[in-house]
Amino acid sequence: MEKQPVCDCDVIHSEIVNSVREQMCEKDEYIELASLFKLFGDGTRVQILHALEQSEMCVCDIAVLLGLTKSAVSHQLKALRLANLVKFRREAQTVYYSLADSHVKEILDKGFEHLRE
Amino acid sequence: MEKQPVCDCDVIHSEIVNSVREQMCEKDEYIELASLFKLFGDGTRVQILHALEQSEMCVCDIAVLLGLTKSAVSHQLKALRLANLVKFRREAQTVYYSLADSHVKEILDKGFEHLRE
DNA sequence: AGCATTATTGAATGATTGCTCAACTAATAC
DNA sequence: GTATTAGTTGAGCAATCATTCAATAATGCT
Repeated sequence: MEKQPVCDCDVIHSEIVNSVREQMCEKDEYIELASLFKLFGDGTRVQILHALEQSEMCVCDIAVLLGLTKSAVSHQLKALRLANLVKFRREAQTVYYSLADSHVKEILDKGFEHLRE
Repeated sequence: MEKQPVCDCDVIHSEIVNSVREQMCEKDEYIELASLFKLFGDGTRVQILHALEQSEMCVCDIAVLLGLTKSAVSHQLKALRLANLVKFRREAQTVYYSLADSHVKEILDKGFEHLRE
């Protein structure tokens, strides 16, 4: 997991490297950011997110819509929940999921935009 | 890779499922979208992209900045190149990389936004 | 030509990940 | 209580992926 810097070459433009280095965030921030985008990096999960953009849905409905098992869907929803991308409410035995906030749609839209250029 | 629909439950709200299904894109589009976001889903690659947001850089400089081998950086740049997220120009032996367009920064920014809420 | 420097590539490997399966919890109905 | 339905969870496995290593291009210099 933790890997120490191993570089096999010398710097060529040290002024540029130094000035860029000043603008960079902490490494942990990039890892967090990557963890967020990783959730958008799976076909099943983006389908779930795009579906929830249309309407709140329960686990069974999502499973039927995507042709997956409840288990598979639930596993993915848990990951999305832990990253605050979706929220849920329980009604009797049924758990309804929906998007947590507008960022999800905005990120998906930016992605679609890039594909359609 | 290709998996056929296997669902272990019945639909609960068929009207919702049907209306959402109409709004959904082709499955391949979601896989493409996921492939795009997958590239943002690695700490090293988001560091590279954020660095290139500050300045055009050559492979060696990126390697020094991030403490990686040229090879590791080059492999990641290739992936980013294939997805049109970065472009490059050659000058003598040196290859300079830069962001392909503004979408990259916009997507990164949306991600940062979500983390800081 | 030969050599140095910058970068790319392919194979191999260890780590991560998505799904399945089985067991389990939560809520309702009888 | 038992049964049923909806959902969650953990282990296990196959597939994917990021890095390393070694070999190879590509350019410039003498």
